[in-house]
Amino acid sequence: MKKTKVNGCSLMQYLKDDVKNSILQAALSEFKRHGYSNASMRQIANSAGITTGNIYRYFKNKEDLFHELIHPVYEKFVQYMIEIKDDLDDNCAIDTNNPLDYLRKVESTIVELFKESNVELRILLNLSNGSSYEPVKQELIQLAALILEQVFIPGGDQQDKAMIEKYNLAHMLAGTLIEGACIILRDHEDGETVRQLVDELMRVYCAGIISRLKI
Amino acid sequence: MKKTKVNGCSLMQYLKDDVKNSILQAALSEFKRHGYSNASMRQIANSAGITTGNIYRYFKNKEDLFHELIHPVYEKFVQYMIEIKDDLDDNCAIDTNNPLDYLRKVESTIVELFKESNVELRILLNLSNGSSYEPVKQELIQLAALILEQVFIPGGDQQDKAMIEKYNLAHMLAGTLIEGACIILRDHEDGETVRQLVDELMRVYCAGIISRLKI
Amino acid sequence: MKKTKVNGCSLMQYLKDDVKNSILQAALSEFKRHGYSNASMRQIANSAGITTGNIYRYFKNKEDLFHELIHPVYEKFVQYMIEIKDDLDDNCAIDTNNPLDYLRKVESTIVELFKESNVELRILLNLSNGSSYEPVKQELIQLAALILEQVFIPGGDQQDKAMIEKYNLAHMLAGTLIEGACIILRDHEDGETVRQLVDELMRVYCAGIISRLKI
Amino acid sequence: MKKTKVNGCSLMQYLKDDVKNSILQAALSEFKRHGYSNASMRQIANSAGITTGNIYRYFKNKEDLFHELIHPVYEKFVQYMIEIKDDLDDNCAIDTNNPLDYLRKVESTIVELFKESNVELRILLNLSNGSSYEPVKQELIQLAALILEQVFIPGGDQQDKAMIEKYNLAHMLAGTLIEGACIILRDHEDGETVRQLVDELMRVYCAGIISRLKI
DNA sequence: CATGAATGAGGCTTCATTCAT
DNA sequence: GATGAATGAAGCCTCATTCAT
Repeated sequence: MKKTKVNGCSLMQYLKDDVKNSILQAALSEFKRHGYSNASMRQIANSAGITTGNIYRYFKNKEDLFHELIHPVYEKFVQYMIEIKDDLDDNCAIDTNNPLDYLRKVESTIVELFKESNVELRILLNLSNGSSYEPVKQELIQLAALILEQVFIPGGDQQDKAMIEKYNLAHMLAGTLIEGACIILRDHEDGETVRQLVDELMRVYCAGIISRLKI
Repeated sequence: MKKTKVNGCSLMQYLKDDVKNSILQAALSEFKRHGYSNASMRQIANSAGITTGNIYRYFKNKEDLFHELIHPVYEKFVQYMIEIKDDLDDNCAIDTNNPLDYLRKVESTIVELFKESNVELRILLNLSNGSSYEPVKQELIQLAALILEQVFIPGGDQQDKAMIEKYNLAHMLAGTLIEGACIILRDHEDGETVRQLVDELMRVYCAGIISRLKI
Repeated sequence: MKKTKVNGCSLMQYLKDDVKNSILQAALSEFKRHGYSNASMRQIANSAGITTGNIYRYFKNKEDLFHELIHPVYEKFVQYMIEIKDDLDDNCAIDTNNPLDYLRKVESTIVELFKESNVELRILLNLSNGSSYEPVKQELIQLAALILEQVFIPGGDQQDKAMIEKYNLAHMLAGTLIEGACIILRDHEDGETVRQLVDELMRVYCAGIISRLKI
Repeated sequence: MKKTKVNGCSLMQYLKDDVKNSILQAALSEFKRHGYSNASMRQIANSAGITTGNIYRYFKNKEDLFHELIHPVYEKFVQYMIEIKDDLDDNCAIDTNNPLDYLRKVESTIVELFKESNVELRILLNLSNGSSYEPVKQELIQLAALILEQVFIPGGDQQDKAMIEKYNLAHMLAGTLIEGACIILRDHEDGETVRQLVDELMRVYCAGIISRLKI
């Protein structure tokens, strides 16, 4: 890996990117297999075909490597959820007769992300123990719950007790939805199967929720 | 070889139990926070207010400590699930028009266990990685999936592709159901709220599943 | 184990001796099985039917317990060897035509000790690693070598080189003799077999030595 | 993955070998002093002038370090012993009038090994307790005993009791012979002296054994 | 006297991280 | 830029010894 400059354009950059990418790829595989805290930097270096110490020229430390791998997906995920929520805020209320329509919009964003970044999401949601992303899952569930709250408590004009119950319900369903997604991601790698099962999961939830709302 | 005094007041006894309990309590907290394999015996000892070596007077090793904490709940849980399944086998088929009736029976057994052993169940199901209980969650989901398969594939007389899809669906829903229960347990300690939310969760699932079956 | 005094004669003494003896007996077995440094005080206490801490009322520490067990045999052994040597000094020279006669005297002392204190001797010679008796084996070999030197270098009136060679020979044979005894002790517990094999060992050595002296 | 420079002078190589050798040397000394199971990795590291963890860059674990130290000698030793035995089997019977001739052949092989690998052999034979080499000494003594049995029980046509006695005698003498060799090795480093003493040892044994056979 | 719970130092081993080369 | 040897703290666990009871 020799330094060569051609026309003032450093080829190094390309080489460095190569190395960095192979580290990231090796890290992805290692984190997926063993989780954050049980992943071995040495193993990552071996898989990437470089030496242990060299990782630290590209990443400050294990946490930084994890961050660089997971952060983009995390940001996208949060952004999508916020967009969904904002969308919902603008439309003020969901069409409770057909929430499936609404949720189907979710597919075009989140499910895409699921299909694209399957592994990163699994790591983020289920294998980030010991890292600074450990509490993220809860945050995402909070966010999902905010969305569902709008379904159950459209006006917020209810009595306290009923409201708390619906608040709890929204949180619980948000959690199960996200866990459901995690399970799908864990058990299936094929994009189409993932899409299909997410579709089913949402269908079941929507039907259930609609039925629930009619009470 | 416990010191027991005639008048029923043995100080030693209390002290030893105290220590054992504080270890168990500290371990519960540590396992809950970091999972089995990332839990630190040193940290458990510190939390319990004793030295590391002293833990080993009460438990043979880390696995044994985990076992003593988790095993009772595990046994009860498996037993309940088997009873439920046997019950279903005897009745041959579920009343698809009213599966809620059936599922409501589940409440009287499993939900009780959930209410009693909140944290232990969460550890068993989500944080036992690296221990001998690691495969338990999958086994339980298999068991739950078997039950759901009876709902979706009553005769088993379907084309292969459709069957695989329904098989996947059963597994996914089984997983989300169990995760849903875990989430409820994590977020709520009040028995009545837990019961109510499990009820809701089942209602949603049943409604969703019924709606799904009509397709 | 209650303190009872009868006619001013403390029964305690007897009881204490009982305990002390059971410790010694248990220790003998443990040291024999695992050697000094791998022996476990806890195991000794268990075998003796008492508690760990109680050992320390009878023996200052592990080394002291070992000492009290091994020292008598050690002293006797050394004493016998010195007696043998003194005997040899007095008689000025061994009857080289019949050294077996002389060595047979050894039987009546040392072999008796071997037969009586089989286990202690094995521990002293082969299993004292880590204790203060570790170098004893070499000392005993030195002593035995002194005796053999008198056989090979009766007058000490030899040329330097030949003398050094005979000195080495004496040491080597002393060492092998003692090791031979250890091996016999390790492999046989039956007193008669031990006596017989020691006899054979000496016969072989004497024949060999006599033959050697004729050169 | 060793750095090697074209001009044959790689500083790294030297350094690494230096460290590995100093570990091996420190380990040799520690094992010799305390035996396998009581040897301390920390002490070995200290003696080698490195940190404890660094040993594990060179050796997988304690057993591996021991193995790398002892295995070569073990293999050679076993091979020689088998060759000797095969040789004896081919010649069907030993010339009992002159077994010294036969044993002298042994010198040209085993004694060489003894002279080369003094300490390693002593560790292998006397200080391997707790390692996978623990049973080796007994195996070697068995092998040596087999050879001696051919001397004492040529036809195997004896009465039971006499045979058992001779069997015991063969084992005892085999053990003492091997121990004798160990002792010589421990006390002398000079090759010529070792050769001479082994010669003496064998002479004594042969004379003794011949004399014994005449009974 | 006896108990046995507790300590503390040490056992082997792993691993993220640093640094001289 | 890259190397990989070295560090040091932490992992689980054992055990002789002490001490409050």
